[in-house]
Amino acid sequence: MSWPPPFPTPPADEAALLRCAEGLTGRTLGELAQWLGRAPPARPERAKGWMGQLMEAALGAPPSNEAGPDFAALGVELKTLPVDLQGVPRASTFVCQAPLDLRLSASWSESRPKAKLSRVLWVPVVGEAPLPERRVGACFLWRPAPDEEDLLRADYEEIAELVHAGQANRISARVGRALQLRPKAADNQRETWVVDAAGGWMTAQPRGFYLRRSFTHALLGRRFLLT
DNA sequence: GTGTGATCATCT
DNA sequence: AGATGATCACAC
Repeated sequence: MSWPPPFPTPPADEAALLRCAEGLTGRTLGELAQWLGRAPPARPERAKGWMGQLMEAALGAPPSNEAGPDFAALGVELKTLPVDLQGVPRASTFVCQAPLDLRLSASWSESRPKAKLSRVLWVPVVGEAPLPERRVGACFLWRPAPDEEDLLRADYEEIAELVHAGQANRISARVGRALQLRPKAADNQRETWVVDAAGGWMTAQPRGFYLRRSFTHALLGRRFLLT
């Protein structure tokens, strides 16, 4: 594909989205930033979301801070995944906020993590160099395999059960083999409402669902296997 | 070196 | 305010 491509517009379907992403493979984030007219951050440690937002813009995702997939019409969620030169994920992957009150569904099938993870465009970003020098890796569309979904469901149900039992404050990131619950807030003084063990209300730190590195590592490996 | 818990910027 | 995008930093 020629460089630079036309300025990104929302993709019409999965195939168009995938073609668009494949056209970015091998490009540096610096090239993408220049193409899109965005300056690389002067202080990268203070710009944790820069890479993800750059990829959203590069693929024509409408800017939004609403729950639900990035490409709502397609039902596709975009996730950038920082990996080292061996292709090993460098960090866990944020999935979505976890409402700790009774809005958190008891069933996996109606849960927010399932809605987000049912269809994901994974975009590896390769390397540990300064941000502008890292390269877009080989992206791929993913849907959980049956055994992967079983794992996610089991973790979700375990967490949901604890939340509904009023144990939200006692859930640590150690719970869950693939999906875990971690703090998700501007600081640890933030509070949200949760149900307590007696069915009343108490406060707790806001949390979000995350995918463990071991899980994303495994799914990167499995895409090269026959099913 | 890893994983958990804490934190930062931006947008609506 | 509270969501989005994640990485930082310290304890282990």
